[in-house]
Amino acid sequence: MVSAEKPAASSGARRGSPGEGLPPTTLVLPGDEPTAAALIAAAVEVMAVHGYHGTSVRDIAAAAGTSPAILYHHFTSKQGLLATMLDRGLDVLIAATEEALDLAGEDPADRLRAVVGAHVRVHLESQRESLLGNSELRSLEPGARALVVAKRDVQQRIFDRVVRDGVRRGVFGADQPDDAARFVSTACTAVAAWYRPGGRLGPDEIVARYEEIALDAVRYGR
Amino acid sequence: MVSAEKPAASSGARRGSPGEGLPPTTLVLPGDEPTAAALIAAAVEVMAVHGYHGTSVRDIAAAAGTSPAILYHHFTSKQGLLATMLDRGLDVLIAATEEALDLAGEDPADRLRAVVGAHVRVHLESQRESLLGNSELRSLEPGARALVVAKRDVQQRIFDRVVRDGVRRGVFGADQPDDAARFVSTACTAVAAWYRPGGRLGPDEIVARYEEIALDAVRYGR
DNA sequence: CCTACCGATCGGTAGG
DNA sequence: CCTACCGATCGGTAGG
Repeated sequence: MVSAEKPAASSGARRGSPGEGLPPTTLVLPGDEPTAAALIAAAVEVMAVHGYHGTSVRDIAAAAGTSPAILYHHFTSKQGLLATMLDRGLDVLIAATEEALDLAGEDPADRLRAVVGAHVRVHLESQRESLLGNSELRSLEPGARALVVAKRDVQQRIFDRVVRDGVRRGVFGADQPDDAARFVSTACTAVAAWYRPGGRLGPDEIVARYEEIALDAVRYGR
Repeated sequence: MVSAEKPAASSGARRGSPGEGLPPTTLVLPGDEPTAAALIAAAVEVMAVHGYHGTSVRDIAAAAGTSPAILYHHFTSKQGLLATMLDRGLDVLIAATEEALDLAGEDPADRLRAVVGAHVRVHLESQRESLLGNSELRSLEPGARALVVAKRDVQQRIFDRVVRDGVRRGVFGADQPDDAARFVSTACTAVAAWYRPGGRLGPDEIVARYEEIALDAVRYGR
């Protein structure tokens, strides 16, 4: 994976020269090689503020410390970048949730705590990316959107299955398991909309409280 | 409310001529007077699909069956239209919620059902406008955004107060009333994101089920 | 003769 | 309240 093409330091140093229109909070240090991952990270930051259509490819490139031309080397289009961003974000969310479930054992309450905890934690730790995943689905062209929506449905079905299992075993008393699962998952998703780092509650406290409220919402032990 | 300004039929006929790029679902019939309200309604429709930055003033004007110039007669800017749209949407939401509370009496469970029912119903009946209220807050300039955020806080405090009252009276068993109130209100807001008219559940059923799940989430009767 | 990029600019369209 | 435009900037691509 080592490339001997050309030292990138000179190019980076040129771009980093002061007095230019670049914002001071460039996300890639001078000398770094601009990768697809760095471009996605930069796009997350700027799109979270102005949205997909409110962000130009030049905004994204500038935030990554590079040029639009490099963006078009790594992605077919601005659309392609958005599609990759949202698709990978959901892969991370689903993987984290399934991993938590694998570790949770058989107890339905532990399993609901696992999926709620994983879902909330991802939405707190990748807050901006999560916000974009919810607000910019409409900006995806139909093909890519269908793919992302399908992955969102996969995550919802994980919640559905955990709640249904708990009801079937008589541990949860929810009258309408799927509605309760939707109620819970959407409340967990919404933490990305109101959470502010440094606020009243930290991520661990939010996770712990949401796990217990979720158990109440499915009538755990009733 | 009758305006004698000018018969709009000829203009409407011109715009409605076939073979043009106009979508067939123009929201204002030829002959209607384009008002600020009609422009907002048209903007809600097109912005709900493409977002604020993805929608041009020409898109809005065309959906309202009028011209960009008329839009700038009724609003100072595209920003001004968005600010008016979101501000009035929250006024409607808060008014509906307070009216429901007034009718609810003293029982904490009835009061929670009232605010949940009103909040959910508004988000179902004004689905697109509600979606924009959540996704396009970031597109508002700081002054207007602060005003809208303050009104959103007013709505959240209504939920907070109802849950706290229920806990104080010993009717709700929530350990963390404000967190439960946030959990519930955000789940109710999210109905605008997943509801599809003609789907499994109608508005009345969703309202009824969400009222009961909300009561579970605050540990009603425990 | 390829890739990975550069500075510059394309054809159209944005808000006003 | 329309036609005709503006300054600028859009997403994307040219030659080298």
